[in-house]
Amino acid sequence: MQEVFRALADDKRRDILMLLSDQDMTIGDVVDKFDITRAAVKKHLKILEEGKLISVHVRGRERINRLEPMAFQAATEWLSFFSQYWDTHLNKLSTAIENEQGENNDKHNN
Amino acid sequence: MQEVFRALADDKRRDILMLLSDQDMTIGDVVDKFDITRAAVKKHLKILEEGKLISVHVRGRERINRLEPMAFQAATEWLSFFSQYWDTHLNKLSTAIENEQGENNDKHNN
DNA sequence: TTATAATAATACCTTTTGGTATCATGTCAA
DNA sequence: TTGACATGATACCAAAAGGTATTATTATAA
Repeated sequence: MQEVFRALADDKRRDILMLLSDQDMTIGDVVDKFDITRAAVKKHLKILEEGKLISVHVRGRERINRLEPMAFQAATEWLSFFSQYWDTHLNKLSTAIENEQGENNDKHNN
Repeated sequence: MQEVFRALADDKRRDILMLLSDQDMTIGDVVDKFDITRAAVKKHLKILEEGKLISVHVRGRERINRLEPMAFQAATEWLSFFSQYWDTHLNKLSTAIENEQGENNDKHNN
């Protein structure tokens, strides 16, 4: 989990993920899209790999980097807790309103 | 966007968010839950605030930290691109299979 | 087989991060 | 008003992050 969010925490790495969503790429392909050195790109790809957001497939002397879309689910699920939280609190609010109305009705009935 | 993912990239900060999902808390409340100093907690809260994941409400000499669940949507939406990507590729795959079958049928018809 | 292309590995540098300790400020309550 | 409490603000430190440059490997193609 930590590795996933760490991998997502950098602008360039998120850009790389967008690139890879279009097509698999070698390190060289990725380097051409940025103004940083091959070594820097390599480090980013390593961090993405540690977060399992990409997989690497060696083909001869090339290294194909491929998106692993399923890995994003870990992050999505963690975040979904908070949208659920939001729903829950909306429900609490509407329940509170209903109870308030119920109490008022009771008062009327007394 | 960067600020949101940056805020989510630390274990303790994600823990703090979970705490705040249960109830609003002062800095002191949060400090009691961890083994780090008040100043360190303050820094984490500042980063969470910069990501707009929490809001701060001053009440006398206290500082109430409150979760802002809507802010999580920014991250969720970014991630949703990749689940969509996954769907798209599944569709491509099934379309390819259908086409393959179509071609086979043509061959049979010839 | 040998030069070259693609990548790996290492050392090094600067900035950011996560943390501490210390001192200053503002607010409540007696 | 004055002491204690909650927080704010600095200064400082070690480690991690993001980057460069340089030096190996390894694999392909002539």
